[in-house]
Amino acid sequence: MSGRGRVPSGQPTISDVARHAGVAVSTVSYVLSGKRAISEVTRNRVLASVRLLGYHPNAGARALASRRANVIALVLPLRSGIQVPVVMQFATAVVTSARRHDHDVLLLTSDEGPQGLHRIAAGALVDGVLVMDVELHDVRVPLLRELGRPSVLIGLPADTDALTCVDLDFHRAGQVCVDHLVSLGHRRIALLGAPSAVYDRGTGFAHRTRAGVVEAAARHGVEAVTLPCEENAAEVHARVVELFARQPELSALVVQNEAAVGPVQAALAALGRRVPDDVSVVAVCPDQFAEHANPRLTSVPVPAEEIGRQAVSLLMRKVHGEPTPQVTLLEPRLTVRDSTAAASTVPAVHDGRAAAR
Amino acid sequence: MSGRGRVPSGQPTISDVARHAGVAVSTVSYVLSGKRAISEVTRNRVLASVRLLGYHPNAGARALASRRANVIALVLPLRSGIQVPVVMQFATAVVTSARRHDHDVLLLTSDEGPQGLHRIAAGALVDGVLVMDVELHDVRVPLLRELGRPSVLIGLPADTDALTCVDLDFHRAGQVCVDHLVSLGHRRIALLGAPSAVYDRGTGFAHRTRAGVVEAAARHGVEAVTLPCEENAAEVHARVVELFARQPELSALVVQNEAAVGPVQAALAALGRRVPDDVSVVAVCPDQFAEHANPRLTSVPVPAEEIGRQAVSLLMRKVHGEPTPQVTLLEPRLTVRDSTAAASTVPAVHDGRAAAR
DNA sequence: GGACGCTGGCGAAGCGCTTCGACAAACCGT
DNA sequence: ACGGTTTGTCGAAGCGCTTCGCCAGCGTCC
Repeated sequence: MSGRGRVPSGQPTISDVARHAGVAVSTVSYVLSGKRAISEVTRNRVLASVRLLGYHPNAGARALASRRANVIALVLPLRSGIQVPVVMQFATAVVTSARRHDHDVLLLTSDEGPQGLHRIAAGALVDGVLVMDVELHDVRVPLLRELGRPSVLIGLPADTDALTCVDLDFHRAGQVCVDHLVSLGHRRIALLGAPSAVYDRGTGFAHRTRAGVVEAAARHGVEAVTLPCEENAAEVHARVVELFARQPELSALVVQNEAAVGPVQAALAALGRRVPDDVSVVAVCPDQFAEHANPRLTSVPVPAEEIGRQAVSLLMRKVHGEPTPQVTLLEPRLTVRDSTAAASTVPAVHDGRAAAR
Repeated sequence: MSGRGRVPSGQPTISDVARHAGVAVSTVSYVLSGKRAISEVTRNRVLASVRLLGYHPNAGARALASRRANVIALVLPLRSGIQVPVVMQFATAVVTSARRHDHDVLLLTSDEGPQGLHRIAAGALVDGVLVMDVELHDVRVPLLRELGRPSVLIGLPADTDALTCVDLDFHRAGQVCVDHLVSLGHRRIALLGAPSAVYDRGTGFAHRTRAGVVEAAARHGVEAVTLPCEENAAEVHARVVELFARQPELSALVVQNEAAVGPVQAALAALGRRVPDDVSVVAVCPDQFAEHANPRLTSVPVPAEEIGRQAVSLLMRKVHGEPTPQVTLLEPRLTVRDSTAAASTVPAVHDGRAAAR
């Protein structure tokens, strides 16, 4: 009898390679993993067979035997108020970096919730987990602590104990914006923030930016009002009007809502306020947005690329059992473009024409 | 001697469950998979043990034994000119649908290129592949044909032979836009299209929309000019100016570049053309954009959700060896909002004030 | 020249699961 | 009462890989 006759998969296996190269299976494995010394001549023979047969190790078998899936999970937010392009930048940076560490990326959406995380981790489908858009009091944080798998958070929860977190230092970012505006002579500043839903659910970056703005303003002794802001044009317009109603002598705006930058400019134009002549604008947004706006925006970019890279590299370190810092904050850098200028000594009037200066 | 003493993984295995429930390993497997009849009483005993121990099957072992990874790959585009929010919508729809079929999603970026696909498929990391943003003459198409794994394309290549493709019927979408405008009495229509890079690399949807617009215009005997359009405000402005220069009596615009809709409205406002009084605008863009614009835009939405669902369900069918149609085109539907109105009998003048009507 | 350490390679034991064939026990019709 | 089905369960053989322990051969060093 010819055994039980399951059909062979078609793909060559490691023993095909071993047979073809005239060596033991284990030798092939060691050639491929480099975990033991193999003589030059044998190595080359094996590698030649590998190429000739078009051999690719079976991921399942490898994962089973080595207890390593070589896959990491990326949990992306999918809810309202997220900044889609930034999220995409993160995602691509993560995928690219992961590949550089010979890992693939499994995509999870946060609406699968904690049990999604649990399923993935318990099933050993992934070696580690990267979580984006962490809230200050995120339900997933305790789960991550006891998950038994390495994890890295992008964003800061309130309690970072026993975690590994990476993020832009949004607190500093808020400060940097204000510092820049104050150095240009602005004394009445407003922050047009994230949608209020984002504040409400306690998303760290929004709160931290606001705190940075407020603190820097206080330090400089200038006035700062902050307002959440939804993402549609009408709402933005209303908010801008509201700001000027509250503070007629407003001469500078910090905008941290990338979807709002276009509408903000439109609203200012509609109100007859010129940028930067009458109002200076600093945005916290991807460089691409800032570059394409008109005028080009002075901005503090969110270095999604860099954060993604760091996050992956920290996760890899944890996967390999190395220690990692609890919190890694990236220093913000402000790029001056065309939307900020020295404050005029005489405030603009309201009819849409700048005052004489 | 106590064997070779590899450390146990910590997670309970199927044999822990079997022991706890007092049955054979295979019985547990059959309870979990439902592939053989198991008596009510045994099933319940096993399920109780599963819950009690917190058992989750090991993904690698399962994949190895069953030759099924229960994972599909999603290849996302990451290059210029892609419509980020639409892509995200696809991605989330795909993840959600895949979970409904008990599959997870592995994220690949198209810049890993063909060899990325090959690696994934040959290593049996995934059971099938979903490819987005397919070009008319995509290098990956021949590869997909000979990959030996099921695949579904989102978008149409020139030759769909031996493939499975899903997309919105962009040709019809172009027609529908024109039909709507013509029915409102517009006789001078323009299409503001995708960035020229998108046309250049032969992305199907851009060409198909343009063809639909041109064809419908010809059918109605109305004039239609089409222009590619980059995504930044200045460029959009220039294009809009160019359109009116070419065709001063232009009264309707079809915009199929979601990133351009905001700037288009701004440009029209700057030129003193009111929407919809002087110019009607139809957009091909996600509903969300159309809703949030001011005025709200009449649009043909790209049903990313629906396409993603269809794509996954087709892929699942292929994974299970069932036949699938070569091409699935979704019917576009036009939602009338506030940006289209009957053409005025007297064309608008150029100084920004509408002519008497 | 024998004890010693290296190097390079081999064989075999799993990793945790699925699935096939076997087989008691219960049920059927006659 | 007896062959013939079902029905429910078990045991064992892999799936393709990693890794541990072992050993043959060879140069080294007193």
